[in-house]
Amino acid sequence: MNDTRFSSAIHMLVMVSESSEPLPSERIAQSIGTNATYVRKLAGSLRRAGIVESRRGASGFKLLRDPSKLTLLEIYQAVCESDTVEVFELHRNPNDECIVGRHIRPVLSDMFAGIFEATAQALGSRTLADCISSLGREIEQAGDAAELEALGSSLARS
Amino acid sequence: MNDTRFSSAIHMLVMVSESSEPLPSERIAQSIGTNATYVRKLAGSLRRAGIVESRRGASGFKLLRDPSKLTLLEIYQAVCESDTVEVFELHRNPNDECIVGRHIRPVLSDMFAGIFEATAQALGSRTLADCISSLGREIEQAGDAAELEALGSSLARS
DNA sequence: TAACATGTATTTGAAAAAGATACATGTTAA
DNA sequence: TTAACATGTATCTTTTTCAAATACATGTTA
Repeated sequence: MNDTRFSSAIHMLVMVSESSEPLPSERIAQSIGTNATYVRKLAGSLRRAGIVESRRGASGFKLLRDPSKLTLLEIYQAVCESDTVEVFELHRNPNDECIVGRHIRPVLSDMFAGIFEATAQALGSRTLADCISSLGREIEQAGDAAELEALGSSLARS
Repeated sequence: MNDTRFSSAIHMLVMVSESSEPLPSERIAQSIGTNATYVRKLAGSLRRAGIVESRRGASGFKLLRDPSKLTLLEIYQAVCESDTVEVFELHRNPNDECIVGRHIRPVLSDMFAGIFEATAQALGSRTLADCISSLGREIEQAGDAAELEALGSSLARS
């Protein structure tokens, strides 16, 4: 995977976590800068991973996890629908007729796995709560804190 | 970037490093499973980074660096033509009219930078020589060592 | 000087990501 | 009860990215 679903998912979860009222997918989509279907598909991945709850007909998404215990690794794995972190890919058709081509796959695969592990650890050591508090600092610094009330955000009270 | 150029570049550099004779781009392309133009473009990135040398008309590519001192980070940066490591992307159009959309960018950007730093360190702690020796073990284990002579490889002598 | 190799621009094709549309299913509130 | 609204999901289209293919200028080598 290399798209912006991970980034969008964090954005979505920050909103869902901080809003006191249920946010419809259309509202979330506007903030992310995409369409509601995209958000609902993203929500589907997060729901299957047990991160959010939602139901047909009922508006909004509910965060099922404590933001301070929800790591970016879990969010990443959820949107990738995969337990592994793969941040770059092997080339597809190494040629078996060449001795290098025939044996390079496991070499790169192992090498990359070690690198991905480092990335995964970094993802695992950061939480949604970290993003939320960082956002709070950004907002405060910009002098936009007053506007938070409109979102009904707990950020405004911290 | 999220393509297979990095993976292909390592494959290419292993071949260039281990062959005793100059390998034309066509030969390298066959092993990687791609076309010669792709290899020459890759070579262009590596040349601009000072990793390989090549000249119009003259066949083959010369490795300018000691494989044991050439890190995967340098190779990665060379093929990306960038000094930074960016393994996932920010979504493009967060909406400034929403307070979250307006301030999420630096939040994610900083958060991701920290994660990329971990990836970069992992890349920096591995070298082309590591790939070569790992390949040697793979080949030995498969009982293909005899075939190495055909490549004129120093692997056969280690 | 013929054969061959790289450097590079440009075009074409294929695959992946995102956007758009449609609608079934379900909730909520008047 | 029912109209308005929301999500879940399938499908189609558009856009973007990556790779393949083509073409040819530049240069080497035998």
